[in-house]
Amino acid sequence: MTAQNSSAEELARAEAVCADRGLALTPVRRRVLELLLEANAPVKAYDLLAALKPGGGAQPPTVYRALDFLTAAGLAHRVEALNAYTACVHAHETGGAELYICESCGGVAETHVHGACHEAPEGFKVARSVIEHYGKCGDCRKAG
Amino acid sequence: MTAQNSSAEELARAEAVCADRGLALTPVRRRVLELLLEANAPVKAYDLLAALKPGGGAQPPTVYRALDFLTAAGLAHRVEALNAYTACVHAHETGGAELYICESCGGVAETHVHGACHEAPEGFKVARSVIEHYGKCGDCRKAG
DNA sequence: ACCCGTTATGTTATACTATTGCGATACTCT
DNA sequence: AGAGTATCGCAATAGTATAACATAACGGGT
Repeated sequence: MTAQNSSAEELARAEAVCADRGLALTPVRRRVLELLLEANAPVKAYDLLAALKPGGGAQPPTVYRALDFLTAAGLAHRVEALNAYTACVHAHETGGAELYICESCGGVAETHVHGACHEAPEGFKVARSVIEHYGKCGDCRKAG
Repeated sequence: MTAQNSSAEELARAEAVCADRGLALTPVRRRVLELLLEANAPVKAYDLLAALKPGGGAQPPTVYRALDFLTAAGLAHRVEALNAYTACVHAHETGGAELYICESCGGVAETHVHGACHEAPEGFKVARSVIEHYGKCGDCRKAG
């Protein structure tokens, strides 16, 4: 689904974004983001943990803290219905992503929310939205 | 937020819906639905479990199976971002709900998805959507 | 150089959420 | 009655996430 667009390039962009905003993209955080970028599907926290192990025994809090940082920085999203995480290629401010997740190949496409179309109940003020669509992407539908 | 609209009435409606469709609303399932209806906020599986205990020691699978049944029947929804469950007052077919969850009082309002406004990527066929909005409801905003 | 506040990490243990697998029971259909 | 299906009870375990506390690393003020 996604064309594995150069994760090195994305990583550099993330670095720049963090520098701009005075955020510290430390080695652990950077490594986690790298893993997310290399994957072409959402990754589970414990899979990240396992991938981190080889160079020093990481514990769960390590990876969850890195994920908290990345999601807060808008560099990653949590996929709520999968308990998984995916890199965000738009580096937008947190909150506005809408995800299309292919259940065949696992690929994720991201668009931005056009809030206009959601009719909130009278007086309700939306702070944050979780929008995830599950289905089958074009490629997988062609492939059968 | 929600006016605790007679859960007994809703329960009766659920019974009718199940009868119509040849689904068995067994005692366990009925009791779980009742608990969901009585709550005015999403309920966690283990809280349901605890509430079920008094009349016979229920185990996790019991409650998860009941929840699976109810969600499949469209009588309840899973709130993905909270790992919690809420009764569905519309008894519509599964899949089309859009939730507004107040982070102050926990209340949930439900609307239906107007699919038209979601711009899927080229060729992507959406099978199921998770749409949850978090914020503050009108009542809580007034109350401070 | 020293102290101190802040931020990030390491470490251990534990809490919370969910599923698997198997056996017992009950109901329906023939 | 016997076969088949659906539900439930039960025990064990898998998977996800956080709490709580200790340590390290950096930067600024004195």
